[in-house]
Amino acid sequence: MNKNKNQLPNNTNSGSRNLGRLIMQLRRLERKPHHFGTAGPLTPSEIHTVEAIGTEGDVLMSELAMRLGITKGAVTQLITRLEAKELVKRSPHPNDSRGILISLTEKGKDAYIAHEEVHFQFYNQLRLQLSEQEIEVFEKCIDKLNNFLQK
Amino acid sequence: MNKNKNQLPNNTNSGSRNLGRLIMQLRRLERKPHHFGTAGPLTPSEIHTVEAIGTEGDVLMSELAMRLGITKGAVTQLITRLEAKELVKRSPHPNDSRGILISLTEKGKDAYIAHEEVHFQFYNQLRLQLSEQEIEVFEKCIDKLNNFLQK
DNA sequence: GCATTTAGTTAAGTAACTATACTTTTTTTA
DNA sequence: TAAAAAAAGTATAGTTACTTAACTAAATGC
Repeated sequence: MNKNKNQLPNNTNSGSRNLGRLIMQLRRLERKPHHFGTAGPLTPSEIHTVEAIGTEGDVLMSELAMRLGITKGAVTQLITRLEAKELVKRSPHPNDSRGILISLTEKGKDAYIAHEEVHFQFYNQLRLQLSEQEIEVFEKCIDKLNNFLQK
Repeated sequence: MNKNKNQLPNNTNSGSRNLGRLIMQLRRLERKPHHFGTAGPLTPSEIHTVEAIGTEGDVLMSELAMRLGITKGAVTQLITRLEAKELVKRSPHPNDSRGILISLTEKGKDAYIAHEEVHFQFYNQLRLQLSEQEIEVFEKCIDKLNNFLQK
């Protein structure tokens, strides 16, 4: 009845299982702090926040909350921590005195670039083991996956 | 100098960026509890633990810690919680009285199967949007990715 | 037969949140 | 235009999911 997976070849579910394994690996990685550039060790949340601000900067707290998919309260805590580490700075919004604009300091930009570099190197290593067409297909799949998870 | 990414075509880094987006989506998903089968709401850690035990069961606590990539202490806490929810049960190891074997109860197996079904349905939806060759390439990529992250 | 290793537990501490209540502005609307 | 509603950010207490370190008890290794 609801065991329709048994009507398909045996290996059909192995992809699903590997995807599960990937999720577990990411869970593990997303737990320990790492060094990026001249900044000390940054927790995953911290570096993701730096990434979400970006080198162009001037992002509202609420915009940041939306980008990171967390509450405003969580963003306040993160930014306070990152400000203490001198990776970001708060500045008043010129037109709306409720708003606060966040941007990266030089040290923050340095961490941002170092993090981008890690991503880039990682992806390059993957690229070495795959053909150009395969990479293309992979990126298409990642994109589809992203659209799915949007919901 | 270290901005070698600029020597490559513009879209070279978009894959890396999409992979980053995927990680953010997973972070978000891996935070809120969901229902699986007849069990009440289960946190991501809880259902991952159920998954790691599997329907065959009789897994040592330490083996579980290794599978989940967490410490023994964390496993003790998880299993205590899952035992209270009646999804797993502890039994003494027949030969080694230090060891404790964990297995799923009927309710636990039910949650396991419901979770597998979610994975399966999800993967099937992805399959609908891709050709068979594309799926094959995708799985190969996921596998490479897994091997990378192993370190 | 004692030292070491291995299995598991306990307790305290941390990171990363959420929920809720609050203040201060801005916007809406009646 | 005054009052109500909405929006931006903060503060605080609580939760989840861990880790670390110290512990007990049983097994293994000379």
